[in-house]
Amino acid sequence: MTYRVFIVDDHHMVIEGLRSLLGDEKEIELAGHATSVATCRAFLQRQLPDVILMDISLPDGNGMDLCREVRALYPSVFVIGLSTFSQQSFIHKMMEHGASGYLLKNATKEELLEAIRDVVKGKIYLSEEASQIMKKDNPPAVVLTRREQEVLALIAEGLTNNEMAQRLFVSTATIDTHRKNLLTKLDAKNTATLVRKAVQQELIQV
Amino acid sequence: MTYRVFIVDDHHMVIEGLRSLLGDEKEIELAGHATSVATCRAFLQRQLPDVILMDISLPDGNGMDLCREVRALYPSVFVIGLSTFSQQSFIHKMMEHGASGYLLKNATKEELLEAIRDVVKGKIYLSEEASQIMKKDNPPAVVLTRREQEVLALIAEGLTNNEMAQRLFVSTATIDTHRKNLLTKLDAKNTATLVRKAVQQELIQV
DNA sequence: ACCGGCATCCCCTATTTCGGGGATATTTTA
DNA sequence: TAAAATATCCCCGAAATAGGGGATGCCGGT
Repeated sequence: MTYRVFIVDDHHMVIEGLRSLLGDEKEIELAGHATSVATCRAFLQRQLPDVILMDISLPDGNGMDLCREVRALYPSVFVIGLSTFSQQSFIHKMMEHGASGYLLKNATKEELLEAIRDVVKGKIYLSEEASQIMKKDNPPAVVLTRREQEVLALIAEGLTNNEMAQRLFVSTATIDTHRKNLLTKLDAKNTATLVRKAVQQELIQV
Repeated sequence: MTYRVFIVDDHHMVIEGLRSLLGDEKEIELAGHATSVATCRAFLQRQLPDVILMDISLPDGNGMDLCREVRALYPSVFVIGLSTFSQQSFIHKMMEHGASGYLLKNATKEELLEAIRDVVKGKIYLSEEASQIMKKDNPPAVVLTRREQEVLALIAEGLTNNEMAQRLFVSTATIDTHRKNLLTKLDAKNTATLVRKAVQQELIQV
């Protein structure tokens, strides 16, 4: 049984590295590679690999969304996330979007092979770092409502309650309530802490 | 003339990729690789390559500092920074610390070879993205005084002027002045903007 | 010896945020 | 369909920040 593996990554060095690592494995057949979401889509319309090794950052999109798309359209294709970062948000999103595994780019050949073997069997493979991150009941992900997200973003942009109220066509009292709820949810006691924690938890992009 | 190239990167895939890309170039001789600052140091004590391809993030340190160290100890060795990120701070610091070039990991084989050829001649090689970042007279780096940095950090931690005054054994009026100066320097009109901009400009680490 | 930058302190007032409440209507969801 | 979540609005008062202004001493470098 040989597994057909497709690579999606915009770093030539990584593609070359993977080809070199996997190239002479009998059980692996390299189906090719793509350096963007678009070319990956194009490829999949013509043929399906067993496994896709997918970087999370692509020039024309991101691996998280692409992963969900692939899983929805081609349920037989397993996806392994690949990235330099061990940021929880990436790993979480990738897994939530149907990935079967996650590897950091410092993975060894053995880890790679093990991951591929595992996922084609329907198992989940997480690298050491990734599984640690998934395990640690990481900061019970704050859940913000749509409105709260909006207000949070505007706060970070420097708007006052008054300005936000005008912008969103509501009373300042409403904004004030949202603001208080944000402070509570993020366990912040003032705006400074609120913004810092929001950045930390990737609720706003800096 | 063949150039001896040494690789410092903690990502096996990247190392493999580089070996694969450069391995069969006649003008390149791969001197070896290291996956940490420590092993790099050890290697250099025994032999010197012409060029080091150096990742900016290493498990036991970072490429920026290592770069400076290498240039100080072995001026004949040229360093090319290597990373996934095109963050200005990295590129800047790398170049300030004596690097001769900077490549992103999506560089092609041609770029790699060109970079190596250039730097051994004493020239500077920057990838397209890197040079753009160096060029754009990037946000005229805000310069904060020692005290301002302290206060900024404490603001981001959520301390009020009063609390900071106590912590630093000065009057709240003093803190207030620093705070105003921070707002002016960072062109922020309130705390929220101040914190966000401070994070953006890496004046505080999140 | 002088100048500039820095840190320190003070005054004033207006605006904004924080910390408690409580209330009601509309969605969502279980 | 009933319960929960969300979004909306309001009150109060205390605390903190913002925006002006000005002033003094210290230290390092030319």
